[in-house]
Amino acid sequence: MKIQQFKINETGLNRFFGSLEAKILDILWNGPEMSIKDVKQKLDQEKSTNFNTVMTVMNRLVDKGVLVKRTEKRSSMFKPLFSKEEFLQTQSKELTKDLMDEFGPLAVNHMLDALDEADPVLIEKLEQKIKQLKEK
Amino acid sequence: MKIQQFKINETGLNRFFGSLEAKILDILWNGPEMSIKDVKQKLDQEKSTNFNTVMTVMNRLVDKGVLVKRTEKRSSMFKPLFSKEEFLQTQSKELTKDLMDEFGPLAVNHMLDALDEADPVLIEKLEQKIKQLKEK
DNA sequence: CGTTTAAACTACACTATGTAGTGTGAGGTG
DNA sequence: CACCTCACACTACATAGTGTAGTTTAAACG
Repeated sequence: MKIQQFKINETGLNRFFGSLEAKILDILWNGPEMSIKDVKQKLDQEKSTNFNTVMTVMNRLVDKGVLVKRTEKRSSMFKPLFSKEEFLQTQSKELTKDLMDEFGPLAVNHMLDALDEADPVLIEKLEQKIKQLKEK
Repeated sequence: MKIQQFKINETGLNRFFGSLEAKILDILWNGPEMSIKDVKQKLDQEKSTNFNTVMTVMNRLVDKGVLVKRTEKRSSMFKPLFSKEEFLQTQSKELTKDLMDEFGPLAVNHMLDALDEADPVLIEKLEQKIKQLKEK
């Protein structure tokens, strides 16, 4: 799977996926392997959703390599190919790299600004890192 | 104007705009106010492009608030509403902020990794910043 | 006037996403 | 065995963004 876009006006998983895709993924990440019906029932708690709609989107996620499908006798079971943590790890790394490649000093400066309100622990980490870099 | 997407598999302006949009913007950012014809001629140096295609895309950029159009007697003149520097400044800031908001410590850690290969000047800047933060 | 040409209007293609109708087939039950 | 249910497959349509380009309109200039 290769994520294509990072959406600026969204938050969380909606930055990487469509709205329904994101909801479905979140359900699968916060539960066991599920059938389409299972997922639909979860979705219905918030808003009634057509079975076929859920199926189509889930199958597309399989095509994209986000979900894996295991076909049982009567109902297929779906689960994510990777954990939410792995996903966020991968994406944040990719995006950070892209940002550095694309903007370099600009990005670092903005990061510094952002650090004004950041966790002191992060600042400590940064300090350590700089020491380490200077020793080279 | 509000950029919606940051494309991961592209580079430069193509991360924010369509391919033709990006080419046109780049031309307008590296030259004076131009007519559609002027832009088309520039584009033709690389690849012949239909006049109407150029016009449509340029007008869409006006609609989006990226270009401004000044209608003359026979031909309208176009120029960007902001400079490339301003644009990159804004976008890198927005993206950095989003990255920090979305990933927090993860993003900082990745940034630190990226710093391994970074300009020593950046590292120096970082060090200054950290000193400053610690004094608070 | 008529010719040229820029601009407007309109349209179609392609992709991604959300939505949903119809068809099909496997299994259980009377 | 016939039938019915239900999960899945197949297909289709809508919307939005982008690239492309044909047709029509209108303005300037010889």
